[in-house]
Amino acid sequence: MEKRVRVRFAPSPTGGLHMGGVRTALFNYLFAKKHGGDFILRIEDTDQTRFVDGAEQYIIDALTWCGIKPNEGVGFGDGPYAPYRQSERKELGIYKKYADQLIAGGHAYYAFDTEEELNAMRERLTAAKVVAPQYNAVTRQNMRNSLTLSEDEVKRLLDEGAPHVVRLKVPRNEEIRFHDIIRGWVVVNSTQVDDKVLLKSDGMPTYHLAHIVDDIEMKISHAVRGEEWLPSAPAHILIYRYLGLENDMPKLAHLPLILNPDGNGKISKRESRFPVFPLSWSDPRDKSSYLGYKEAGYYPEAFVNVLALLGWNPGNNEEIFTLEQLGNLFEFERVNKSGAKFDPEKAKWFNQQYLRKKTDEELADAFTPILESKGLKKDRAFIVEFCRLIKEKAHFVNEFYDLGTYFFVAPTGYDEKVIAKKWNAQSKEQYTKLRTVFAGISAWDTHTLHDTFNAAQTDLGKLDMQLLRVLTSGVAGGPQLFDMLAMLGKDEVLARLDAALNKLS
RNA sequence: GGCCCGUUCGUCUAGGGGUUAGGACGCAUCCCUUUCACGGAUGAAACACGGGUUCGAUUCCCGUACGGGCUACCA
Repeated sequence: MEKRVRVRFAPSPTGGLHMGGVRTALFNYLFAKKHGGDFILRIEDTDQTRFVDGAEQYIIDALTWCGIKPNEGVGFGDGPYAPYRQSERKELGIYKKYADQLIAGGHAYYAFDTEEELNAMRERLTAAKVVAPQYNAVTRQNMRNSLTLSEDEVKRLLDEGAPHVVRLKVPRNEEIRFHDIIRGWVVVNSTQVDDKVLLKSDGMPTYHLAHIVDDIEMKISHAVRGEEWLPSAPAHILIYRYLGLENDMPKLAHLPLILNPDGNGKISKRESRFPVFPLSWSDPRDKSSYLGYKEAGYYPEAFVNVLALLGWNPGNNEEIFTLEQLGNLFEFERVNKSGAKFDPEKAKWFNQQYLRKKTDEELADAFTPILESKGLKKDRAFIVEFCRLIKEKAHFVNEFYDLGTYFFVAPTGYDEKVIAKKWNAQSKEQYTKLRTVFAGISAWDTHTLHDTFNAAQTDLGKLDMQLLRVLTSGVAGGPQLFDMLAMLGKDEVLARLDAALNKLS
């Protein structure tokens, strides 16, 4: 019988969760949805030196904003396997229990080496032209551990409380095979695997031990994580095996990485061309701060949609999906093996698609605070109409104001290219007359304006729409001209024409 | 350096032993439009290279190159 699908996202609270992490969370979430399983948030805070205040809450907030909600775990209501924070689980002694089991079985050992001794070992090996210095089956014979020290000495050191770690005893030369859902069979020789530290000298487990213990105890069915974990997977296989849990271990899936657009490595937070964090993040350690997708104006639906299509595709040509649709479609079979460069331009396009789905009322709700922050006020109908006109040109609501400033503030300058090209000796007289014609209009609406404009040309000669646009808005582009003039109102348009005609000669 | 993973238009990708190698973003052109945009149409643009296997390889295998990851008492 197939195990119930239970997957987890297990970040460490060492900083803001970036988009790569969110994507990993998303794929876990979607897989759980697809199979009616559980999605768990576990906090892997075993490194006390890297703990960052606020990071855990950030992770919770970021997932919440994205709509990627765990149904079990830290911040989302603990489930039957609480606690979900490894630092708390450590207090329960569960990691030590498994470590002791490994030691008892002869698959792990105590190591008393100091940092200096470890460095000396690495230097010695480097000097001896060893390409990859590591604590392994060969080098451990020259180190201070329970394999080289006498039993009495080890007991004495332990009783004294001498600082020590527990290391995995990796066999000398053994082929380790494992199956990855995305990559198929992977084979690694154990000589490539070092004697990983399982329990640190502060008593905390390392990731290697902790995630295995937790995945087993929490009945995780699939371990889905980034490709950066692939090289340590063989060590993990060994741990499961020595614990007698190889048949109970979760299936493995290593996701391709999200790469920088220019093709230089994993996406990094030091990137200025686009946000890398879902929400703005301020690092309390170095006071650096980063703009988030939310604050940059992205809709969470768009952000999630972008992420879903980075490394996965539905198998057809569709690209716009809700979270729910994704949850019905997602499969690891359709996840790529190769890393995907993130394309900020396409991300904007996705947001535009979602922007266009919004009603003018919704856009007005979002735009009103922006307008007010500029110290400007307009009535609701004006704002709704403005949104209707301007949205076709925008990717984000936060572009609305810059795109249509002239709806709120009279222009002070006039597009020089258009003026140079279209303003001539007759223009002043011609448009002064047009102003007079407009002044005589009683019904100030789009159709009347358009008809009046067309009719006026019989007497005034050929008029230019773009020139009229520049005279009234200052800029060369914008929404429907007569819609715009209608919105602005008769008094405002006449005043603007006066100002323009006065300024241009 | 070593080990692991990967490689289809600039980017995200579909496809897969015999195809005009499909779509999307971006770009260009045209149509619509006396403005602006949307929209529509069209176009330029890819199977990294070399060997095999095969009647036939972009597709399968092996090398090479290139890219990425890992190489901590970090995750």
